[in-house]
Amino acid sequence: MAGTAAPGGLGPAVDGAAVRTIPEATVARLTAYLQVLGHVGRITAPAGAATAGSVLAGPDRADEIISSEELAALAGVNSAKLRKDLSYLGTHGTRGVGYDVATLTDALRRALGAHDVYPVAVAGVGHLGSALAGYRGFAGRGFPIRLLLDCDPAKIGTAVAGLPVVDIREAASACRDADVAIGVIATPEAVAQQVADVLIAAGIRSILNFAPGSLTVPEGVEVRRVDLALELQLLAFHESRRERTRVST
Amino acid sequence: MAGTAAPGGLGPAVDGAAVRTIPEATVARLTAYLQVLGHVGRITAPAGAATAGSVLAGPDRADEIISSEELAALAGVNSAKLRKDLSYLGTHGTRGVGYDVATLTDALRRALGAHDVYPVAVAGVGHLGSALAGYRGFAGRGFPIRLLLDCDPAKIGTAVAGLPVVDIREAASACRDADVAIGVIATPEAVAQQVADVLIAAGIRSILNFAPGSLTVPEGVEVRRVDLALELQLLAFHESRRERTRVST
DNA sequence: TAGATTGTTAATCGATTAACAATC
DNA sequence: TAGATTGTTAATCGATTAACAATC
Repeated sequence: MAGTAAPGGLGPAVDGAAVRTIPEATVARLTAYLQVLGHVGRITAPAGAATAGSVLAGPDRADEIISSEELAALAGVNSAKLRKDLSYLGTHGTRGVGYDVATLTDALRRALGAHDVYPVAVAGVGHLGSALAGYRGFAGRGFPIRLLLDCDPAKIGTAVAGLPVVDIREAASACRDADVAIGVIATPEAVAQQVADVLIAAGIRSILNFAPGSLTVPEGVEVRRVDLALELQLLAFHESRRERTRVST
Repeated sequence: MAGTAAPGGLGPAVDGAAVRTIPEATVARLTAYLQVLGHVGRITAPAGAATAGSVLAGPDRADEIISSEELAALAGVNSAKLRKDLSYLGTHGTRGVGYDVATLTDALRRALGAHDVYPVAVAGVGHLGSALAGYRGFAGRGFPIRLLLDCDPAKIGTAVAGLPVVDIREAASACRDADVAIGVIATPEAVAQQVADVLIAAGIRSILNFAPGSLTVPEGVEVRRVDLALELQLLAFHESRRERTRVST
């Protein structure tokens, strides 16, 4: 709420840095573009996208160019939307030519903060927490899981997937020591709010919540929720609508 | 795309059944209302919401009434939005009074197809797949996990969380036998598309995809994607923006 | 009847898309 | 210069919200 820029207006370009108000939906798509660009860089012309002159040229990544039309197709969006999205980052393409893959990749990384590392703490070492702990691949993307938190004496002190399980009552010091930036809540619903309070007290301002129900957090704390039951329910809705449509026809 | 009703128009009220075009965002909120109503039913007046005369009346659920204002507050949305959302289901409230909790709950369940059971198959018995298999609580909501699918000979034939791991090459018959309605993809990105193709060939039309990257599916197949890396990246974006804002001030 | 609250219309807001001038 | 493609403006679309007539 606080400090929201005027509707439609891009925030002031402070100091040249891209501190603008980028719509949430746009940010989500920007990360998708970044992912797609990664694939483009690796294999030249991956799926049907004919890049001129690259058939025999080898991996000449330095001056590889992609048009908004091509990139949009790969990401599955409208090219106008893609150009609009990229325009929030400033000007990074060349009219009449397209976007330099390396330059654009870097601009996206910079804008999204993907150059930096954001250590993660996972609270709740149950099925899901353990699965997250064992999941390779987050670390490579800048999200190393550094810490597991739980309140179960039987788990505290043990190691899960090579990570120490720390008493959640020591969250503050442990998070400070591990320089944790993001907290993941993988506990039962009943304790999710308490755990959130603890994480916030430990200085964490970004939370990914897998527990059902919504969390109450102070302003300035960002919460994203992943609700598996909700996703299933949305699929169920479509199933049931299909069913009803079929029957009534 | 096919069969989309005119913008703004509610689809024809076929046969009295609620076969209307409900916006996706509305459907998501309807499930949230249903969840919140569940809590209201269990404990009368849970958190600060003073329900008249219920202090000593006991659990007289039969004629419990809730206003759009109250329910909206509990669900964390605007009351106008709530009424608009509910209006897609038809008329279920009483002007000047409010909504009967039991009636509204039932209407929501009916509209969302939450009365029915949607058996689930999980493809990919890695960390995440095993965690899902071991997760109690889906079954109670109408989503029993009936089947695990994998292609690893070391896993096929074993049981994980009491569920048999079946060769994915037998997906078609296994899904038919278990009456699977929803397929969950918890495999690495590299094989996600192949697995989706197999599930679709097995007759599954609703897919929850945990693998990064987007799936190509025929029309009529509904895919929802849960991208943990994306969620972390969105949190990272906010972290980095905070950082930059702080530095530049 | 007077008070209250729904269901719905109309106004607002924001996001998507089409179109095109700028410009490589 | 002619052709191509960006960056941006204006038009469209859909979703949110405010306001109020209907009505219990």
